[in-house]
Formats: sequence, C-alpha cells, structure tokens
Amino acid sequence: MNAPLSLVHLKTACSNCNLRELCLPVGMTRDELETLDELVYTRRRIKRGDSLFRTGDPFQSLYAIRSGFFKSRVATADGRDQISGFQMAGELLGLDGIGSDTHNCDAVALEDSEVCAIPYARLEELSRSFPPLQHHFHKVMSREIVRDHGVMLLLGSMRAEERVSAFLLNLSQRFTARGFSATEFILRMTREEIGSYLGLKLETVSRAFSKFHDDGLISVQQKHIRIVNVAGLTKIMGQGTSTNC
Amino acid sequence: MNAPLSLVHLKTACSNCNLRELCLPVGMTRDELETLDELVYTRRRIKRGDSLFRTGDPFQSLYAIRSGFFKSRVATADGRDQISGFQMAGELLGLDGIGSDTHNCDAVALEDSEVCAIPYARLEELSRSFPPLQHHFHKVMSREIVRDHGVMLLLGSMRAEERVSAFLLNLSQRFTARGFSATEFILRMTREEIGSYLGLKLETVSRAFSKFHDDGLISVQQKHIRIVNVAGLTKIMGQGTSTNC
DNA sequence: CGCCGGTATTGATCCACATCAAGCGCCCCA
DNA sequence: TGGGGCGCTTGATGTGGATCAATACCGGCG
Repeated sequence: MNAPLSLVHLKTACSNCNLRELCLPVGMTRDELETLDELVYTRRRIKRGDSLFRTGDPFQSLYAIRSGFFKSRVATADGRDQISGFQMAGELLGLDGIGSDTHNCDAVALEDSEVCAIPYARLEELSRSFPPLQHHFHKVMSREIVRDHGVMLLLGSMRAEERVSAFLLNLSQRFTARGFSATEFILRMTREEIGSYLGLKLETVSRAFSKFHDDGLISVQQKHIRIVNVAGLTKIMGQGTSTNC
Repeated sequence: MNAPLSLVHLKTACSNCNLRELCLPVGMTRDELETLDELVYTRRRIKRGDSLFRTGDPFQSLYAIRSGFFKSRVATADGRDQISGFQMAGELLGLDGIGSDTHNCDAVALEDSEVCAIPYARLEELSRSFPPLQHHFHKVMSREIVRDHGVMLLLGSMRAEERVSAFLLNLSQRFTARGFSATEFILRMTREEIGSYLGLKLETVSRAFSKFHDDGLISVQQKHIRIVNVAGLTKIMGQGTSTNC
C-alpha cells in the first residue's frame, strides 16, 4: 500500500523535478531537497489565456512554473498597462504580492501551463529552520530586483533595435539554460506584447524583426525565430550613442 | 561606568531611532525592537559625492539610511548608465547584492549622509529566530520589486510631462512620510540625474519644470521646488493617450 | 569683489518612433 | 475545404523629445 502512494508523491516532489537546477531548490543536496518536498504539494493547471492571479487578489502562495509560459502585467489607476515580464519553466511568480498581502500584477498563461503552488506562510516557516532555503529565496528576490533594473536600463536608454535584440538574446539564454535550442524557438507572445514589454509599438517590433531578417541576423516567420548571427545581434546592443555617460 | 556606555549605545539603537516607522523595524513592538538593536551596530558617514558601494564590490551588508540622500546607478557593459532610484532616510540600500554576493549598482551620496550597516549574514541569522523581522524584510524586498515595476511602467508608457509630474508627486509623498513639507522641498539631484532616472534628457526635464511653472502648478527656482497645485499635477499623469490598452 | 566651472534655461532644428492606413497570411473552426 | 478574424507586415506621414547651440545663473574660491 505504500509504493503507489510514494509514486504519486514523486510526481510533485522537488527532489524528482527536472527543473530543480533552475527553481527554488538550486544548489541543495539530495537530503535537503527532501525537506522541500513537504512544501510543494499543490499543482495547478492554467489554460492558455487564463490568469493564475490578478491584481488585487489576496496573496497566499508563490508559484513555481513547472511547464508553460506566462506574462506578468502591471496597470496604473488610469487604465494604462504594461507587460513587466515573461516567465518560463523554473521561474517564480507572485513575489510582488508579499509586500502588500495582495497581488500587484496579473499573471496570464501564454500557453497551457502547470505551476507548483508554494504556500508562502509555509515557505517562511520552513526557511527559518532551513537556512539554505532561506538564503536561496533571498537570492531569487534579489535577482528579480537586478533583472528589473536591467529592464529599466533598457527602457530608459536603449533605442528600438537594441531593445529588440536584447530581448531575443535574453530569451535565447533562458531557453539554453532549460536545454532548448539557443538559436531556434517559438515566440509565445504577440508583437504587441513584446512591444508592451519593451516600451515600443507593435509596428516598431515588427520592423526591427524585418530589419534583422534582411541583415541576415535572424530568420523570422511569424512566431518562429531562428538566430543566425548571435555576434551580430549582440553588436546591435552596443551601438548606443552613449552621449549620456 | 555603565551609563555613558549605554548612552552611546542608544545613539545607534533601532529602538531609539526616529526612523523606526519607516525602516526595517516597522510594526515591531518595543520588546522586539530591542532584539534588532544587536543587529545594527556600525554607522558610517558618507560625504556628498562619495560612494557607499560600487558595482562589483563584495556584498556584505545592507545599509539603512539614517540621514541624507543617495542615488543608485546601474550600468551596462558598453558604458551606458542610468539612475535606478533615489533613496532617502529610512530606506534600504544594497538589496541588489544578495543575489550575486556582489553589488550590482553604485550607491552615491547626493549630500553628506549617514547609514547604519546591517551585516547581511547576521540579518539572515536573526530573522530565523525572529519571524516578524523575517516577514518584514521580505516585505521590503517585495516592495522594491513593486516599485521597480512602477518605474518600468513610467518608462515604458508615460510621456515626458507625466513622468516629471509622477516624479515630483512621489518625492512629495516620501517627504511627507518623513515629516517634511509635502509642498516645498529642495531637489538633491541635478536635472541630468532626474532625466537619467526618468529616461529623459536634462533639457526635457527643465522644459517640463518651466511648463508646470508657467501653468501655475509649481514654482521652481533652481533646486527649490514648491508644489502649488497638487490636483493639477496629478491630472497631468492621467493624460496618456491610452491607445495601448 | 570678480572670475570660473558646473548647472540650468531657452530656442531652433532634427530624427526615431508613433500613428494612421492598407493589405496579407496563417490558423481556427464550421 | 472554405471563410473569417486576428495577428503581422509594410508604407506614408506626423510629432514628441533629442540634439545642437547660445546664454544665464549660482556658488565657491582666489
């Protein structure tokens, strides 16, 4: 009677998750991982287009993405909104909710996805008795801050083509870290969503893609992207007028 | 022989700091505060123009600003940089360093300032045995993420005058929270630094100030700002074309 | 007191991206 | 298999803010 139970258990356990090198358990030993298993016991499926949570929802849990792809959207009082990030497998959603006990953005699935719910109160509790978890969690939050600063830099000081190339290279890196091709992938988001994230209009994003295509840096067919010349793309990013140094 | 010692001690103790309503100790009881006192024992003075830390410095401590004013600056590999924030008394510096054990921005004093150094290892340790501290620290990090998302929204979707008015209103709020005038203050930063933060050129910032002045919303004389019409300034912010909703 | 360098204002011009507009292609679903 | 619609591309035009430039201000120092 025990075997099937533990088999079921394995399926949701961090210790058996192939994302453990990217997700919360990073750098933990086998033994330590098993401590984590008791934290993550709820999985949730989100269909493409549905929200995992919305602005104003009470904050209860963080969510580790097991599979799929999300966008986070923030909005102002006057109805303006913007994509604040795209999240993929192994990344954490909901950190913005801790400060106010309320979610401060919408998390929307861009494809059918699956997440592990991490009850936040349990995470705090467990991380008190388990320093590596505590430390790693702090690192995750800190890295989110650093990432946001990077986006601010992009939004504040890069021109359109630089932003788009930075975006593609960033996606490429993250796919690589997950064992996918660095040079060939499918965009899960529309041009408009990319534009929103990059502070550009969809036409500008489209034109940048076309330009890169014409210049032989990438090949684009709708959502299918192939990076042909990484070095060339990288060079685009360094072409700021840099008059404001 | 004890009295003078404890007097000295009082000066650096959180329990006696008049910023405790803004800083790490928020919401803690008198008793709890005394636990915190053992955490914060080093003060450091930073002269105007000097750095508290720089990108690449090993990360050891967080810093709570006791008095003064800072800017945080992030830079790209290719020499571009941007102000990622302005920090005042009661705010925490250095959160970006946790993720990589290395500071990821420069913190530069815009006036002679004083900070309390909080050894990060001690903070982790203490927060394990002291849940309210742990929880509040998480909130502080989370709020920084939310703040950054707000800046991203500003950079990605607001026009110049909206950004400048948002900036002034934000400063005003933060001064208010510290018991200073909401309507009259001295800017600690140059037009260029404001521009860098807002993703604008210094001339554009200057023109926005002049425009607001002409429209009777504020009065500007160099760094001296007086907000004459808060409602008017607030209305500026809501005037986005909002075509991208 | 007057000079000097950094900071701010203001005007004229330019340009990158937004906006407006038209047509196309792909995917979904009947 | 065919139609409808959303998403994408591409072109023409407009414009907000950058850039260039000149002048004014202000605080510090000889």
